[in-house]
Amino acid sequence: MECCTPVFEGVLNADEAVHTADLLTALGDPARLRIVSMMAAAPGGSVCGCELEGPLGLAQPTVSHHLRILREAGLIAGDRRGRWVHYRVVPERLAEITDALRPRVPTG
Amino acid sequence: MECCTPVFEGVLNADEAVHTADLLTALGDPARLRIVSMMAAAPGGSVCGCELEGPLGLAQPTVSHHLRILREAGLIAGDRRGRWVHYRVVPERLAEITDALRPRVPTG
DNA sequence: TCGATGTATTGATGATTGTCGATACATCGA
DNA sequence: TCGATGTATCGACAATCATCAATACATCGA
Repeated sequence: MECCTPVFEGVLNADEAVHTADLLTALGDPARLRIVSMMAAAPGGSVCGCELEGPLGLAQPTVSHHLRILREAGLIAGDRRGRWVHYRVVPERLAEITDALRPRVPTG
Repeated sequence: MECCTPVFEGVLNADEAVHTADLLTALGDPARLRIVSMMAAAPGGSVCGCELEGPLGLAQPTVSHHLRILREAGLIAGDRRGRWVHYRVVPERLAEITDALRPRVPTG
């Protein structure tokens, strides 16, 4: 006995799914969301790594770990200014997430 | 020696961050992304659970596991039609993610 | 009532993750 | 050159996760 509509392939193939899932996973952590939020809200759009440890309440290696994940996902970029590294959001990369989600929302 | 701008609190507090991270984590898996994609692309906007096992290449308990996570996150909803359960995307919940991300993107 | 079929749960397992202490690397001021 | 300070990496550990076989639950047709 058949159920309903015939089997179909999803519009999102396996590779696309892995790519988008990587971005979502990189951002899917409270600490990393707050980091990105801080950067977006910072005057000039960038924040010194040394400012994150305190507000987040995390140890320095942990912050560095999260920054690395965000950096490797391309969601943030950092440039060294002497002793410090200033990080900023990469808007195009963030938009990639919303772009991947928007078409999936049926307006109705 | 001071670094740069004074320490500031991120615009995203801990609770908000956890909430948004939960949504991103629920969606941050290739299988779950494809499931949502299939529902959004399905005629009528809903898909029978029995159709997912094949295209995804996953065992039935695994599919059920992913459906549960998406359901508990409020991203999908399912109603039983006799022997089968039809699932559909909850657009408002998906929009919650894009809404949480959009304001963080500085346009410039 | 009973077998068939779709769905959910349980239990187990290997892999991944978030966290931090210890430590190494990088850069500055003296 | 040397100590101080910001950053990155290493190693370890507990927690979580994705996966599936086995099994239980739910519903239909006969």
